[in-house]
Amino acid sequence: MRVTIADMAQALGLTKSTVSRALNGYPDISSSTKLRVERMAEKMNYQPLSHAQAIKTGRTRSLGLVLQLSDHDAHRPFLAEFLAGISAGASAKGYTLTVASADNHEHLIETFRALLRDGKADGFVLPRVMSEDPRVELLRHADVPFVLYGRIKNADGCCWYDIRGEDAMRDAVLHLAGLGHRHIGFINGGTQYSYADIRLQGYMQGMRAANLTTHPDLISQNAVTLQEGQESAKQFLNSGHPVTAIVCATDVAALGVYHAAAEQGLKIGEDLSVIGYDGIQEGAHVHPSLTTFAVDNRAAGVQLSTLLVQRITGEPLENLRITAPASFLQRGSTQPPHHRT
Amino acid sequence: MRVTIADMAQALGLTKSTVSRALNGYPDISSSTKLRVERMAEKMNYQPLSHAQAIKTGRTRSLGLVLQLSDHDAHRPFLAEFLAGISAGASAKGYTLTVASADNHEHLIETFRALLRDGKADGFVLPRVMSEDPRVELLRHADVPFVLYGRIKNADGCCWYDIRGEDAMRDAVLHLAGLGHRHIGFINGGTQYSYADIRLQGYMQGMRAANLTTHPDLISQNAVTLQEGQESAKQFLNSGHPVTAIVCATDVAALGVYHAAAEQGLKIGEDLSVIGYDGIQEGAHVHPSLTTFAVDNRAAGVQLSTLLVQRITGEPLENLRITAPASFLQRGSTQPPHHRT
DNA sequence: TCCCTTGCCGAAACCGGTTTCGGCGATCAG
DNA sequence: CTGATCGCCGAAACCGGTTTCGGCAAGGGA
Repeated sequence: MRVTIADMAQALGLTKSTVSRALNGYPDISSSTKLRVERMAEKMNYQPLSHAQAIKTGRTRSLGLVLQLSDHDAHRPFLAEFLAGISAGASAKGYTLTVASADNHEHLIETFRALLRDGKADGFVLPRVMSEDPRVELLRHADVPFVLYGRIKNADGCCWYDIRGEDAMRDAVLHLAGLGHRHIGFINGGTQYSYADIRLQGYMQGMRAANLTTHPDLISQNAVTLQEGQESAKQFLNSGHPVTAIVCATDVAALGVYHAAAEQGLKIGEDLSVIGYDGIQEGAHVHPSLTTFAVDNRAAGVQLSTLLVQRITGEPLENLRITAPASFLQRGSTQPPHHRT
Repeated sequence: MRVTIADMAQALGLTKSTVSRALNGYPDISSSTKLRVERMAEKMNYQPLSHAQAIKTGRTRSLGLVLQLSDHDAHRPFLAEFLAGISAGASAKGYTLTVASADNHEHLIETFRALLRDGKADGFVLPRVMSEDPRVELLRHADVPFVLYGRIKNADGCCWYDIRGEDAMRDAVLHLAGLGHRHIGFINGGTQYSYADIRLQGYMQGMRAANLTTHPDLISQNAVTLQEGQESAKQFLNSGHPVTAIVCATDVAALGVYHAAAEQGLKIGEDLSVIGYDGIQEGAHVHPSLTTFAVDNRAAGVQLSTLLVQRITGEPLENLRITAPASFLQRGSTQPPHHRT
């Protein structure tokens, strides 16, 4: 049987109310009895039943995550790690994770509403943030805590954890420039996502810092699949510009560059350098292996759930905006131009 | 504001207790008032608060899923689809999904216990069933509903949904035999999983049905990674036996066979035929594309959550054991032996 | 000494449901 | 006509917590 608050009260010779207030940090409890109660809770392994608390407090110590099936392909590579991180971080704080899914756009916010109405989640983790994100609008307006995996322009009510993709893209350019490349293209990801603009800015910044000129023909947007990355690279190579290196906002696009190079008889690394971003496993298995910036999605999940719990428990927003660097993996796909090793 | 049972009672001129019993199918409610209550619930969009119910009934209308981090690599390919299916099936029945994770073996059953103790889940979905599964032991002993993705020898208290891997392996052999292959090897997956024995039996059955002889040197166990698949294939090719085709219990092992073939200068399809199982995306992108048996993990998730809800609501076990066939994808990796197309 | 704070805790209401118990009116058998 | 049965519903206790309110004793100021 569970040990209830009544058991605690009896064992301590107190009433339920005193025990409850002691554990919840009310000021009208003497520090001595507070300590006594806490010790007893430890000893009896007492943990209040979250459902029972929820009916009065409205909070159930559970974090919500709503997956969008429409882009489940996009989820696939990182979902397992990410989920593991979130649930690990949540359970470390005594929270559980509630996962739901929505198959289309209308169903999405309906799913959020349903979870909120039934008190299934005290707050939400929002992966794959978009520049104009209906989830953010909804939750901000409903005054429900949430935390972003990604950053957003209008930061009202937002806290986040994010990898500094702009730094990665900048460093990618500088790495290539350091190798001697002067004509460096950029294949960006989906512009509806907030990361796209950020990474583009990083590329531009890197090009400026390296005193290189950018050209619209060597900047491509919205490559979210391997095929689209391949197509973008193909256009670069056929544009008449002497491109010798390509920075990609995603690894899948970078793998597309491999295919485009193969089509044209170019050898990755020797004839065309490529840098990706994400650190997906396939990048380690292609030949030559893909130079990239790896993202630790498990760590991101841990951070996000921790932040969300802090947000729920009333921590001020300003302390809850964290960014971290990606880790550079120098591998075979980046070499000096027109040289053979 | 939420509409509570008190609102319902007032609107109907009844008491809370009558409303509650009417909605829960108690026999001492006249069919007329029962109908009236149901209509009103529909009209007012009343849904009892699961947390409030839980404190008396102990059930919270939520399904549990515990991920094992130790084999998160194994989860990766199918987790997104699977999760989407489970949550879709659950929400269709008015249930939510609670996800937790455990990093090691002891922590695993501890996680189950914690979820149960706090009433976070009314039952569990168990993916990747093992022949001797501690989760099954625990839940069976605790008399908690659960459902397996996979089958198990000791079926006491077990219901399941599973793909008939034995049929797939048998058909794989028959397909190859039909093409003219007579020396067919088998690379099995992890023997701790319950599927391994099942698929091995399917292979054996197919070989018998095709009047082919098996040889221990052409049967390998425990290949769960690409590298292990590669190693197994290498041993087959160096065994002195004239193997012309290999059936694999998993696609990743099959991709390993590609590597082994490349090492030896053999062309997949022409010199060595391969069949996989799972239907992972990479199989469609390799050259030649991998003939395989595709598994719909999203559908599996839907089925499993539906079954689990039925189990929780008292459906007898016998009705809750379902299997389905994998779908054969004939692609480029299976061709007649010693022929060129 | 008296009164008024203040600190600390118990009593009881409450949250939104479920479930037991008992009672009322109608029906039916005798 | 009476007494027992049955169908149907209300009253109230209960589940495991939280929160409001009030009271008692100790301490401080006048």
